[in-house]
Amino acid sequence: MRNYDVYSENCPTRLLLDHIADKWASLILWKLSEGPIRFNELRRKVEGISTKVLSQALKGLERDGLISRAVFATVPVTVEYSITPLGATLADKISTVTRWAEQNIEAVLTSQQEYDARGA
Amino acid sequence: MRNYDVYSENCPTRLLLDHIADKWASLILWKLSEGPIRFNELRRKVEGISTKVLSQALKGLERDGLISRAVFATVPVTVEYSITPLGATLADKISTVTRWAEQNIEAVLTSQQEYDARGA
DNA sequence: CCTTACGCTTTCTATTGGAAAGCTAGTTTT
DNA sequence: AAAACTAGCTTTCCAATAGAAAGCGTAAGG
Repeated sequence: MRNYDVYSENCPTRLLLDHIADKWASLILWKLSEGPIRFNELRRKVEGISTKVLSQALKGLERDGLISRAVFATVPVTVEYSITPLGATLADKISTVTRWAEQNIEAVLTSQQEYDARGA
Repeated sequence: MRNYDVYSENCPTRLLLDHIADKWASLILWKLSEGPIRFNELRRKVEGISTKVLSQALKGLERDGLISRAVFATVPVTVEYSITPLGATLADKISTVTRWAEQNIEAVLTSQQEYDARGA
């Protein structure tokens, strides 16, 4: 392993960070770490995501080897997304960030109010 | 603390996640966790960031109470950014994600090559 | 004087994000 | 038997954003 550095502009880790340090990717990976899930099921759980964005995000995560896609010839067709072992190790780290958001939102909201009051 | 949930479209945690699950925010917070740093110094360390984007990102992080800004009346003026105690707790979680990227980039690159080969 | 430095802001354009509609195919509702 | 709904997307379109580039004000250094 050579000296990869996310602070270097042309390091491949920078592109990877751009994929994973992302709101939708975080939500998708965390949800998939609970178990396999179908496209529209996932779409309903991740409120507010459009089909286009979900589709693109899933493709990207699959390309990075973080999730896998399985097609079942049912009627209508069933497509199931699962997390890979590699993806699971990342979901673990990412979940601490999303949980941090839920745990510290009130402190952040207070800070925002103070900031806005100062600037007004 | 009420039931905050990042998967709910209108939950404030969703907006917060949008701020912190971000490439630039991650890099800035992690760098600031090493100690206070000036604007242009930070700009040089975080390769590839433009002044506009850096400026916007710093404002957002300050508003969220994750970093603080100190102005010194030198000539030319010195502006120093530091991480807050709240921000430090987040930087800790985020750093595990960026380090994950550096540690697993090779597995990801391999996966990408395989994916592209299958699709070609 | 012309360049450099600091810490931005402003302007501009190319890319992207997301809403909405379309699509194929089958199954339930009215 | 026609309408509407299901699944899993893709395509189209417009608005918002990302980022490159230039500007700005002040002052020190060559």
